[in-house]
Amino acid sequence: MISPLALAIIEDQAAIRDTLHEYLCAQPEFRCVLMAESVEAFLRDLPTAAVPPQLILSDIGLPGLTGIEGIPLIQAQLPGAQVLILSVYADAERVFEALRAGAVGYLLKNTPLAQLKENLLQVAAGGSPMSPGVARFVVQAFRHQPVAPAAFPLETLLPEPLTARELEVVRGIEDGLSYQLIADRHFISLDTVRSHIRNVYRKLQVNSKAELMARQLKRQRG
Amino acid sequence: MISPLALAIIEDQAAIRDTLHEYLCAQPEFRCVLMAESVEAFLRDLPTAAVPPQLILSDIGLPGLTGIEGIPLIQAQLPGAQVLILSVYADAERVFEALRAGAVGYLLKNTPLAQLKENLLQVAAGGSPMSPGVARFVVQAFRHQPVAPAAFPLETLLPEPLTARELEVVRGIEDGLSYQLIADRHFISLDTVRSHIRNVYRKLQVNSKAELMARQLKRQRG
DNA sequence: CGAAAAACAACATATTCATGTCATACCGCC
DNA sequence: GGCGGTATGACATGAATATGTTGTTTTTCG
Repeated sequence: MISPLALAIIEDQAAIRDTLHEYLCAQPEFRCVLMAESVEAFLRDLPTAAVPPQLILSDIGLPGLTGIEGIPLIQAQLPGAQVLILSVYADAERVFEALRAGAVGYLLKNTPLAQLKENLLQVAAGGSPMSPGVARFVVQAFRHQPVAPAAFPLETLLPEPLTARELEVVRGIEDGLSYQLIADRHFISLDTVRSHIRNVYRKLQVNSKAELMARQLKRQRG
Repeated sequence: MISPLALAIIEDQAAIRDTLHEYLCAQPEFRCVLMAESVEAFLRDLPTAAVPPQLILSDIGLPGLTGIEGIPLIQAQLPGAQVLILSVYADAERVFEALRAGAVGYLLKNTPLAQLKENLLQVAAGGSPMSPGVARFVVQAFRHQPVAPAAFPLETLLPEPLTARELEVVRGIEDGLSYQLIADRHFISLDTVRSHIRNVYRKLQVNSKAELMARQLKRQRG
């Protein structure tokens, strides 16, 4: 840690705000540069801050603008800042709104202070901490969305069956990777990839990456 | 904790598998009911398990089916089971695929064992643990999304329209032809084909034949 | 008409790919 | 124990591809 992280807190309840301030600013990792009881107050006082905040811990339920509505406004002023939401609301809709607005994480107010500190550090390190139930909402939003069919057109109708390793290499090609990237993906050498490709080409009777992929394309529609 | 959580592990590297087994099964919270080195082996040995696993910790890079491809198959056999991914891959595309397939969380292999244990318990408690960088990908996928994350258009980012000639050239590529053959097909010079390809690559944001074809493959199934 | 877009083309250079040849190691199996 | 198959890897060479720069001609459209 070269220098402490410039932290700002937006929270309307004085008791909670003070608790957060006392605890977090006692930590050597942070430096509290701004405390506000609303988004409006935050934006108003921003020019007075000694250092522009890098991390902003914000409530949602605030007088005036909500914390969610504030995110784009804050980011317009502080392009590099990251907003972490700290809210009592645990409903999926509000979580999605916050993330769409640009929040980098979403914690519930029952989060222990020690953990809150850890989570703020995670944000600074490029993480996106979310309270357990919140994360589950987010993950579930992905579910049963366009999934590549788990059926394998390749395994069927093959003149000569490919080995597991060969299939992995073929998948790399289908993903549009170069030999080097395929090698990295499977922790084998470039020459080994070449070796497998060679055998695949013989088995499938093709002579280039393009022919191999054209084969797959045809198989998909035909 | 009334009874230990029934845990299964799918990991091809014996050393890692053994480490996970030794550590996790020494914990009173867990009971390892199945260890497998591939999805296929897992499904094969599933009937022999004394208790059906509730939690499944799975690698992605496996011989044969990948861990991602395995999720729907596993859930078909174990409707109540939750699959947590433990992978070396930290790319956004793979994370999204895993979550779409039904994974409840995504951890990187550099996760300390103690934390891994905590994360497994979180899963059982309805959480969705993700390694910091992974969570950030997921959160960013929500950003500036108008409404529900109904469709995740990572490539639906409207491509600049291709001209008629450019489309003809792209079709040639999809047919697996070399530049020279495409040139012959349309009675234009090799350099002209290059010229068109260059523009197509810029418009579609790709840098190789393989990426272009991978895009088409994805478009067809996705 | 005149500007913009598209099509066509050449030249150069760097990277990636296809292919040949060869070698080592492990595994299952008769 | 040897044999075939799979996985791994090195080295080398010519072909194909990617990319930059720079043109001319044709078509499209305000």
